[in-house]
Amino acid sequence: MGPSLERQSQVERKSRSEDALLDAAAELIAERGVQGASLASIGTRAGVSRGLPNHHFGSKDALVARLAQRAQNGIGQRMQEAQREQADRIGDLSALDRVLLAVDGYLEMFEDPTPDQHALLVMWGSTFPARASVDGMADAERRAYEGLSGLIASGQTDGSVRSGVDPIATAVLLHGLMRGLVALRLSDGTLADMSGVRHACGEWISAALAPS
Amino acid sequence: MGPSLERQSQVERKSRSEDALLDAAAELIAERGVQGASLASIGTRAGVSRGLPNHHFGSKDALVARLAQRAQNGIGQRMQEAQREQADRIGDLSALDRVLLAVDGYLEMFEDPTPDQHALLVMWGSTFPARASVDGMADAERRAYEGLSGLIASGQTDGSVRSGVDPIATAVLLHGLMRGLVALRLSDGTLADMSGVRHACGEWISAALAPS
Amino acid sequence: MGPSLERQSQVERKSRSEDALLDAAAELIAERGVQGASLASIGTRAGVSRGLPNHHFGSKDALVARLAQRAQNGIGQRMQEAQREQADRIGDLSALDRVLLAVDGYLEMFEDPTPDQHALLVMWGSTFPARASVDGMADAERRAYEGLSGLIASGQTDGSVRSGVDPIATAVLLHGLMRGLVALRLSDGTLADMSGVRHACGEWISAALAPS
Amino acid sequence: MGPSLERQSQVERKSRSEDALLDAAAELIAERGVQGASLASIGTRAGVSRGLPNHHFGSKDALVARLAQRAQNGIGQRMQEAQREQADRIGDLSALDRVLLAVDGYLEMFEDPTPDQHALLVMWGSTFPARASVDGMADAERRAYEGLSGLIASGQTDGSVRSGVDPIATAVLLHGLMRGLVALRLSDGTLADMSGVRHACGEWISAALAPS
DNA sequence: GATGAATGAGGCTTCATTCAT
DNA sequence: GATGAATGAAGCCTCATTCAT
Repeated sequence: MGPSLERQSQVERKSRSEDALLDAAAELIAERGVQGASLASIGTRAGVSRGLPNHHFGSKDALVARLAQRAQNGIGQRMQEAQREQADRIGDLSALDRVLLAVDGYLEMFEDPTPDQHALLVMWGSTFPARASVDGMADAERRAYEGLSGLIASGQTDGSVRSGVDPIATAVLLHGLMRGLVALRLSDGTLADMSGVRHACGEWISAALAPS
Repeated sequence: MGPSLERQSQVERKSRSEDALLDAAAELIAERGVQGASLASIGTRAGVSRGLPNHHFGSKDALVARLAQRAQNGIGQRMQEAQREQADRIGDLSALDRVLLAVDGYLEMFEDPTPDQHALLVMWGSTFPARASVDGMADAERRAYEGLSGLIASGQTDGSVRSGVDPIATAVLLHGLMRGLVALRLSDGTLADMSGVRHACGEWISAALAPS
Repeated sequence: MGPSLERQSQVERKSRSEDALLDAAAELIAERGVQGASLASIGTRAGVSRGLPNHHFGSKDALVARLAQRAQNGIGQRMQEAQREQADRIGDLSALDRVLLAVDGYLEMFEDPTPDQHALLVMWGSTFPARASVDGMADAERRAYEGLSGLIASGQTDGSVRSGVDPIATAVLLHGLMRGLVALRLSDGTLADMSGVRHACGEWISAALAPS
Repeated sequence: MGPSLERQSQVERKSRSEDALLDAAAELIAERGVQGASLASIGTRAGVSRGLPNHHFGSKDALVARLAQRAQNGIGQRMQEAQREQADRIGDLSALDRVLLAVDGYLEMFEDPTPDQHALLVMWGSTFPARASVDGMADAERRAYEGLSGLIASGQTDGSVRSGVDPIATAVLLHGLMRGLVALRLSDGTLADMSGVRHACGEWISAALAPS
């Protein structure tokens, strides 16, 4: 009853607002793009006042950066869970298996992306202009293919990946492939069936990386 | 002779204006994105009045669509020339060689893209939101991987491509790979050296498509 | 009558707009202060759109600076005319006479100030905070008491001003006196009758500056 | 003793809060002007919550009025002390001496004004617009030059001031002179040296008021 | 055909104030 | 008494578009 509960309640209220605002922002950015999603529309869709988004995050850039962070964490967690799950089912996974799983999991995830996931891709697309950037995006990109390159290097240790390949170049290639495919899927509504593409992806990666 | 010459001159003048406007638009879209490039700034950079872009194209959307068309035609022509050039030097090219050449040429082109090429990628990025589109973009996308899938199918006829692969899925995969890699390069300034990646690309494609 | 007339007319139209906007700005700044006069209210009072003030001047600061310049020029011209007029009536004026005339003319002007004059004083008041400034104001201030100090120095040459006084300190003192009195008059509506004060001013200046 | 002490402590705490808030307000108003000093910034600089300024004073206007009152009281007290001090050192002061002391003391005070003093001048500047006012400001102004005019009248009784001068007009003139000079000093950073001006002030006043 | 003045909607942000805790 | 989350009005500015020249 004293300050502790009050504080608790205030914090909870703030946190609930924040989540609602980020949910609304993700939806609107996925629908209309970063610039098309106005702070006012975000507030309205979140069911709060039009001034709250700015009051809460201080600026639109900060809100977008915060959403990017949340979406990236979400994807990271989901992919780690997938790895754990698969490991539980099949036992130990080779590094190559984990690469295959990561790529296929990523492609599957974007068959029917959550607003956060879709919004993250939209944010990526908005960084193509030379002077544009979304705070925290570049770091996350780098972390992503550093993870991949580490996986490939460890595959060369455990013998599941051919020793001749360059881990960094391969990681960039894989990252570009994943990003390009999901973006293509989103930008072209006629690409309904991606299962054949996902299958081909697996074969390509195996052919390129598995020891001959 | 008067009217005809005048007419001629008018048409030429109009065309020169149009090119200057599209050049300016390409630069500004490459720098600041589609929304960030205002019609007034395009007119100013083209060295004409602020009102001319709208007057000439009727609307911003029309200008952007016209630029997308020009940029795509430019890329198409450049890649056909590259194919002809290579054919002149080496003699007949197998279909697989032409696929390899197309992919590598595309990646090389974006090592130092012209404003048109950069702008085209920026426009592609702006189509990721669900409700967004750039007129004429979707068609061009489809044409691009229909070309690739035709090439692959003909490779299966001439024997340079393994018969088991699915031409369409493969074309989508290649298209996504190309787009993803060049976009990654533009959105991440730290990816300075792509030559290793281009090399790896060639190897992957050969490994995946060449008859075993 | 082709381009020349058109251009003429455009220029005239622009100039009329500009005058109307500055008139409205002067009224509103005199009424509500620099911050209280919004660009929208200025547009509305000028009988044009709410967006025109910004479109025309580029920013509020630029509009305010432009008004300050116009108001200062206006006061300068009016005081020069007064000097000429008096010279025509009375013949040659000594430098001391011209100082007396300048001070009394300034005080009289603010008995019933035009919007420009009132607005200029309001702008001066808004420069009292440490970090505030109105573009072009500081320069004009300096010119004002440089003019006074030159007048005093020339009075020491023609013998109408005692040789012992410091021209610069005296100019600052006079400038402060003028500004302070008119500001006091505007900030305190109960100071209805300033004629006694103006009379006293003349006596003070004579007593302080005339040769004993 | 419990309740009394608690009450005492509450009152003291409240008073300390109030002083801290007014200190912060004075600083911020001196820096940024009345409108530029937001309630939130005042709370933050005072080291309390952003909501306290409004909670404590009820409104921004009330806070500003309270600060104006405190600053004026402070100046009044300081000048009375100066008068007492001087009287102790020199013995009896003539009324003219006290006028001279008041003016010079005021000018000296603003050579390096405290936040309260600077803020008070800023508030005065914000009353120049026709519809603007700071509560309590006009009254204090009047008290100030009523004090001066009383002093001058008593100088006419004790013989230190010439009998021909109009006490009220003279008080207004002196008040305008003081205000104008210190405002000029604050609004123009280049007026570094005011000692010559202060000296000239003394001479002017003596020349104008002392019996011939 | 071309110019650029004018419009007005809409965006981001700031801020005094209200209110639940 | 004190906190700070939330509101909503208002400000400045940008910009596609319209229109008179």
